[in-house]
Amino acid sequence: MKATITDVAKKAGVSMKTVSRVLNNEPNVADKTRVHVKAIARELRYSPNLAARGLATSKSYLIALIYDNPSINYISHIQRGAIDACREAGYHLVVEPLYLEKAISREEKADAMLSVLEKLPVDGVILTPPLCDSQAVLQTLDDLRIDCVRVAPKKKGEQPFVGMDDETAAFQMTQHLLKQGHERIGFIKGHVNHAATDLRYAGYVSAISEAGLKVSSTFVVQGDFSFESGVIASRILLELPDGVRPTAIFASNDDMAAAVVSVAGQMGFDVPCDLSVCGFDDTPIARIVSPALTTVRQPIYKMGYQAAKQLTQSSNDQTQISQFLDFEIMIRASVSAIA
Amino acid sequence: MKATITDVAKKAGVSMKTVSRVLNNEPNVADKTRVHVKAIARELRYSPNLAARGLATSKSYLIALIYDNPSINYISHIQRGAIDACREAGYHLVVEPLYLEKAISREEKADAMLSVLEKLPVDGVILTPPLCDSQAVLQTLDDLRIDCVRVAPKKKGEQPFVGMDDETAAFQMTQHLLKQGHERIGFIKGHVNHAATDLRYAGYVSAISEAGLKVSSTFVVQGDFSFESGVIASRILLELPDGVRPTAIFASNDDMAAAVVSVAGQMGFDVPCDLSVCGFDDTPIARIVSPALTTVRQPIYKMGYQAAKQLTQSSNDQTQISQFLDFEIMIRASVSAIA
DNA sequence: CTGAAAGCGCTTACAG
DNA sequence: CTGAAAGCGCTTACAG
Repeated sequence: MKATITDVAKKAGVSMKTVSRVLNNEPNVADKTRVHVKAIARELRYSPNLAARGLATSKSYLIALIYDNPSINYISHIQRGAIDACREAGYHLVVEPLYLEKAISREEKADAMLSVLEKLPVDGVILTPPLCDSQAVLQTLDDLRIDCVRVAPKKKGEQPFVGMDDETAAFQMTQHLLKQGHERIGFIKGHVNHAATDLRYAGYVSAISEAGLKVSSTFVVQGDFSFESGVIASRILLELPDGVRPTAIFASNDDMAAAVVSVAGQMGFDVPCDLSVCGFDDTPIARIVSPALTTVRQPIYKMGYQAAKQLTQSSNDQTQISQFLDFEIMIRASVSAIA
Repeated sequence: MKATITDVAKKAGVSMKTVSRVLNNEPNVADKTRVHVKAIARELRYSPNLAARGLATSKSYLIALIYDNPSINYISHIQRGAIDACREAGYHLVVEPLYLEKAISREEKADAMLSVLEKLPVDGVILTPPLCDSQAVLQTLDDLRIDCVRVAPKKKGEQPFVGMDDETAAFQMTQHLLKQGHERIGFIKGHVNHAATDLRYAGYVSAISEAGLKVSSTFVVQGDFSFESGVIASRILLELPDGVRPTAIFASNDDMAAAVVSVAGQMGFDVPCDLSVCGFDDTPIARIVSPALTTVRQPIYKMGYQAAKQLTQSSNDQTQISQFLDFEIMIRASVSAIA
């Protein structure tokens, strides 16, 4: 049978309470006692019963990762980071997808959130886009008094968040293209509901403007982050006549950039000789496409890690409430200088 | 404050025990009482405290998905299926990666397993390849008396499993190629440690043999499921001289098949006119590659779903212990008939 | 068909 | 620095 705290107490010749103090690193225990109890605990392979502890403290040592319809690559990395942080703190991660596609109203969103959280008492919640921007969801969490950390939210609000500076990243990437001599730079926007869409576009716009060029609406096409939308968008851009056609296309994510490469190939344009292409995210597809994509590496794993980290230490040391993490421009073969 | 079972009992004018019976669908409650209690419970938005229930029953209502170093696509679908099944049964899924890369010895594997499970009392465990084939891991679970279901294990053993018939799928896919008139069919094998590798190869071999052809070792190249290994393997195959070179290549997964398409393009072969290509798994990459890949769709989501389903109903109705789920041959543009 | 008592394994005040 | 008591919110026998 699994050892209980009573077993440890008996064998160590102290009270249950003393064992509890040692195990929770509470003060007021003689060093000698502490060492002794620890030894016995290890010997008995004792580990506290989470249910019992949870009942007594009304903590669950569980963090929930809640998301709605995310990209698999994105969520996997967030999840992995969150799990690692949880493990370091003795917490565990439960994953709770919300199926919100059809639930447009505030009430429906709040309700879906409620029904998940009512059943599962978690100590904290990690929210990814677009959920992290839903007032209804945030309100529900607040009513329930459950801490949350938002990942890459649209607006900085009261709740803490971790994110990256999408605008600056897009700015730098556009500058990289400009430095290679490109002046006609196409841009494919992301999904209209996504926070990142506007920020990345803003970065593109300011780099173009700062270079003394003007942003031409012919060069900006709406996409929705899907490969298919990238196909349509790149056709629009590449069917422009010679001398007007962009010499470079900056897609708001890698899937759409992969589509640009594919369509360019079909239309007889060589990448990067005839057309430079870059993406955003640095997902695995960036390396599978040939030529490999120049893209922005997001600190996705780290965002998940930091979000969970913050939740597991919470109240005690509120070192950093919100933070932007570093990104990295990955230079690969899909961009070249203008001849 | 959150309502407790006592609140419900008081308001309904019955004992705690009666409420408990109603909530757990136990017999021996008057219909009238049952209806009344349910109404009150709903009114109070009551939901049981999992920690308390767990302490009393020594059940946690938690299922763990434990894996080591899997493909992101694979594990995401397993996970999603498992979560859906858990939700239907009032369970929750905790995800626990094991970092076993360096832990070669049986003891290390067992230890890693132990240290996760000691801290987290779960009611069941889902094991994916290659973990599900580790005797050390299975033994540890058995010692701890934790139920487990294996996903796509190498050998049918005592523990229940869900899987698909890789051999038959590869057999049918090879037959499809043969029917298109191909006789020189290359095969790229998967990672040596993976259960599926041998099975898929076996299916290829028997289809070739059944067609009265002989399996040529020149046509069989070792890969490891990675895109890179596919690049190397396909070069070997495609550098064979005219008249000897395969007219079709069957790669053991989609990543390697994507590599074949990419290398073929670079070497000036048109897919599917000069070379037919097919993969296995039907991951998203199968549709992104152009031409889209003919491949085998694995019931990955369903495997996760069934595995969790089995764990959440366990003891009571042991309807099916182990089962093979259906696969599907997805016909797309990467295969054509020999002219 | 219903209920009062005891207990699951911890922790939180409270004493000493 | 240490411990005895009470309680967290449920369920499992056991009575009736």
